[in-house]
Amino acid sequence: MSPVSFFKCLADETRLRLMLLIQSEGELCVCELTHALQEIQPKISRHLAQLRKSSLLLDSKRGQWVYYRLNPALPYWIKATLEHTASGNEAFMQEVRSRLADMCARPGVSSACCD
Amino acid sequence: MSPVSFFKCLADETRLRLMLLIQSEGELCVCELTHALQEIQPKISRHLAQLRKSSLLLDSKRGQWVYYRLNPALPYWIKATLEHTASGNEAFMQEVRSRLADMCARPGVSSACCD
DNA sequence: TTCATATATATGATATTTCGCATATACGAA
DNA sequence: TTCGTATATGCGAAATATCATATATATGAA
Repeated sequence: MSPVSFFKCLADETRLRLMLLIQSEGELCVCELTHALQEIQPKISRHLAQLRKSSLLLDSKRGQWVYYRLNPALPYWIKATLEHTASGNEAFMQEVRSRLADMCARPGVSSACCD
Repeated sequence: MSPVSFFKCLADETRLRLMLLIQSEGELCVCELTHALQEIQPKISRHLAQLRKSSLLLDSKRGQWVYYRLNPALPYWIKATLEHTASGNEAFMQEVRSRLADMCARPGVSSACCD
């Protein structure tokens, strides 16, 4: 993947939040991402599709859910960029992270918040 | 500077080449950048203005020339990203670098190539 | 002063991106 | 089968980015 295409992927707030949240959480399904980012589902899906087509993300379907994770085969300079971006911009992710934690009915995750 | 704005700056081929070339050469004037990238001067100036307004680059005027350099006050995660991008994409910069080396009449640089 | 070079910017046209909405597909439960 | 949930995508509108051309400013030399 060309460096310009990679930076185009990160040059949008929704896509950058998706990448950094997935990077820190390991694997998330579309409904978790939609809830955490507080965006409508088609918007999340369209950005995920772009990240998948650029092979930054891989997807796997399990039941009715589709899970997205970082492509482990990414070149080192891309992984390093994502890591430095995450650790240099903690505040950027804070709200998103807390909304994921507050989510009820995450598939496969027991919620302490809303029983 | 927000991470999204930073990645927008790098999400254009001309601007990325400018950043990486200036990073590796230290300081270059507009006519050197125009020659190295083989683009018309207004295009180079417009992109340099954007990088300057985002405070990724600093400029200094010396005589009739304006020199651009990386802003040394950039946060660590931005510096790290630029360095990893450069070392992970040597081929991307090769042509630009050789055209800079072939340039005659670089201000302040004696050319071995065209006397 | 006049001329040539270096650089910056305004303008309008074109191209690209992003969006919301509507809809289609797939899956599991009943 | 029908229903409800999860996800993907087609479409046209709106917003944004990029470009080439023309022009303006600054500097130094003659």
